[in-house]
Amino acid sequence: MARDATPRLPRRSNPSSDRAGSDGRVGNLILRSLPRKESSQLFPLMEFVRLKLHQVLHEPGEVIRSGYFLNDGLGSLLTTHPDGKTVEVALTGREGFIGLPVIFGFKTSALRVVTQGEGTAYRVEVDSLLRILSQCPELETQLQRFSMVLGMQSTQLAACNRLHDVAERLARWLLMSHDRIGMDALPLTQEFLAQMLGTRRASVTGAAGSLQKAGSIEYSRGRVRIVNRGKLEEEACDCYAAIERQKKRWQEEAN
Amino acid sequence: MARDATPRLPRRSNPSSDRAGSDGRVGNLILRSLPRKESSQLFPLMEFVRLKLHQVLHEPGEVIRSGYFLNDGLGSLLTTHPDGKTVEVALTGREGFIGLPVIFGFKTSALRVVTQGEGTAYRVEVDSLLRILSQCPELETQLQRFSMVLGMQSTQLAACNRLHDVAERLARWLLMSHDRIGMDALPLTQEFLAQMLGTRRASVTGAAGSLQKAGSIEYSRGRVRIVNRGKLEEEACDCYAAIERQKKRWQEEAN
DNA sequence: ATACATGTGTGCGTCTGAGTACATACAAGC
DNA sequence: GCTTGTATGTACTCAGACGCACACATGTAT
Repeated sequence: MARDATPRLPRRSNPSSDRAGSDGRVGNLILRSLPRKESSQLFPLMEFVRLKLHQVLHEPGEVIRSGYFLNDGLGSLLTTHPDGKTVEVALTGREGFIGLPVIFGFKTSALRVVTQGEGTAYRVEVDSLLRILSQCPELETQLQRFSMVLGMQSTQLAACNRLHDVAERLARWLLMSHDRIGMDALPLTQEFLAQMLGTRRASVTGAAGSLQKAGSIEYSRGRVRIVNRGKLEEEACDCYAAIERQKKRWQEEAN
Repeated sequence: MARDATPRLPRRSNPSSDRAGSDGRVGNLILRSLPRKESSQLFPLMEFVRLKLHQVLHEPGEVIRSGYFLNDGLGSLLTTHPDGKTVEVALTGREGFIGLPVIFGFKTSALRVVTQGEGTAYRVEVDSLLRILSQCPELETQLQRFSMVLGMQSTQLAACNRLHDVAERLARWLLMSHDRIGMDALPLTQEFLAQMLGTRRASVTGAAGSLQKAGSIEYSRGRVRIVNRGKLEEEACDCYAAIERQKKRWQEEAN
């Protein structure tokens, strides 16, 4: 299969992208939508950070110290269980914010949040954010709406987990990731996917194998490459489309 | 088994409870928590309504015209699928509000909402609610926090649907209902439970049978009676406890 | 009393996926 | 080169649940 030559941490050598704080390069859609009046209050409080692969941002039951506006890369929200099992219940990229409970006055996270792929984010201390939030109505609105969208996503996934088999869910998951990560090659091991889908690694082998046989994806040793997105959409359950449909509808409805 | 004599719509003959708008009898916890300044604005806009069994309050994709503050009874939020399958993704009673998307500026519902058991609610037209919402900060806060709590619930159910078997989920569901409906006898058919749990009716027969054999419940022809709640808690998966735990924690954290 | 609708018990055959285990393939370091 | 750790392929048994179908029970209506 075609291998892409992306090394582990290649962009360390490109310092220019480290200084994205000066606006033009902001990837996060919430930040980009803010009026100058609000972003000029918010940006001085934030720090541009680089996120590593599988970095844990929040842990269930622990106090949330920082929120994150992702610019690129991807955050998975997982439930954790005593026996070590995990299930992904929501997924967000640059369209969202990580740390929603604090917006509503709660201090702890109910979920584990881990990054997938490398990425960058603007990190903000919760105290700082809350201090300016009441003076930033547009930011507040955006965050609240995003929380509703994310909630809708998780309800759809709740149903998906009940009704659909591993291959459908895997295809659905790849599509959701693909949308957010913006590249065809994703750094994914079967073990990681098993944790996302709440299933066995061996089941992922089977599902990924059949997707590859169908020509939707190619993969090898921790790299998945999407080669035929259209086909992948056919193989995914309708949950992917349902989420996108509702998101779009709400976007249009919100004045 | 012991039958309770509750007829279908018995309380029609008790007009006094129809006029619960004058405060003392308000069951909804959000309404009860409001300062007089806000409730005096809100109550004139609302209508006390009686909800029938399995009444559909919202339908996915349709515009939400009214919101509901339940006083008693129970609302199930379901995803619907083209083939008629449904899965419950969240459950609320008098602690909440039905119609959350409108709070965030969205107009349509993503989910079907159906009542379970009979109940009463304060119904409010969306337009009216939105008109006063900005002048009712406490109401706004309560609604937003509730939306977060409900979202957390649905994430836990997403995992539950993936990891736990029918009997555990049934026990969990009965506990959640029991908490909210406040009676030991619930009007539930196996067919209805199957739709809530997203499974076959026959699977419910099996699960309910084993719960009855264990002495946790008794049931017959559309009536389930919880006879040993402690035992039921043992048989449920940890998801029930996890939801309650997090809810309580957040309640304490919110100043 | 009879007929009917509704609710429940049960019995197939089939299949997905869980749990587990082990073998192979590849990559990086010595 | 060789070793080691990680990633993947595969095989096996078993339990749970699926789809389907039908019989029986119970309460209501005529």
